[in-house]
Amino acid sequence: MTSISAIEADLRKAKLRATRQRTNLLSLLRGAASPLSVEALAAKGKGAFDTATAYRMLEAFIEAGLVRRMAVPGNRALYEAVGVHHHHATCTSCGKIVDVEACLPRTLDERVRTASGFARIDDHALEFFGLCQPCARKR
Amino acid sequence: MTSISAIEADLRKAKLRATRQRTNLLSLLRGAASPLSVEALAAKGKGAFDTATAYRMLEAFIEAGLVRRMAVPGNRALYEAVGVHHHHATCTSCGKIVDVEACLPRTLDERVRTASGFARIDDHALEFFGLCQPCARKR
DNA sequence: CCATAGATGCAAACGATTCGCATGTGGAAA
DNA sequence: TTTCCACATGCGAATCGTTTGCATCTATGG
Repeated sequence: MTSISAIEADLRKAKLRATRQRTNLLSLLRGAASPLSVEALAAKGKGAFDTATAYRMLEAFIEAGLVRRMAVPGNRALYEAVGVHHHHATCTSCGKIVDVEACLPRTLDERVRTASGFARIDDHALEFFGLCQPCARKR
Repeated sequence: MTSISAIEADLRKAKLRATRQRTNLLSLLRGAASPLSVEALAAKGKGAFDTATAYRMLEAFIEAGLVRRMAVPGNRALYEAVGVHHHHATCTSCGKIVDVEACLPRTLDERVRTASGFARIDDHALEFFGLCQPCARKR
């Protein structure tokens, strides 16, 4: 549970004004168990902020490195607070997304750098696809 | 270079009618060096198929496992033919995408399966972010 | 406490993707 | 080969997530 003042401090550290809406939004994201869409955030926020503003806030958060955006083909984008570097497993049947703490062996980024001809590899995203237990049982 | 008849055979094998548009579209995807948007496909196809139809064809291809879709936040989705299992490196400056042949150590899928509580992990997607040489030089 | 750069809310605009429907066509069956 | 029809296509209009313009607020440095 992140305190409001801690969130405000993080916002100011990122050179972002600590408005009620921003504090609220970032708090929701940090408390979320899985990535959320703007629609879901608006629902949880119960009218505390405008959707258009939410998009603007999220853009600012991403710019500041506080939040990460995940695109979902043909659907709403999902947002999650940047905390520990982690990845996701998505159930291909029900769409559920769970966090995965597993990560790449450190050597892989470097191998990819030379193989791709890139100058730097700064980050990576890793997603797993499969079936969650409940969906697997239904088959 | 995949021959037209081979593509038609693949379509039929996937229980899809081998129409001129489908053959054309799949051929474009297989010949592409990097993932393409529907807009890019339409441009390459030079009016050989309608965009709305392209989306329907791509949906069918994905369903049939012939094509993979990649979302790009705030931009058009990108599509690529499923061939060898491979991944991508994206330049965060110019957006260029290059193929990467590196892959996960086989053990990771299994570790993720137990860690995530999923019944099965069938696939994974791995993306690297960094700077390509030309963009790195411009800094 | 004031002034103001930056944030917000609302509504309208936008652009990618999807849908409805009339027409065209691949391919199994005769 | 010819026929027939389930399925595919093209076109336009509709949809829906996201962005933008603008008038109004407000956080924050002085």
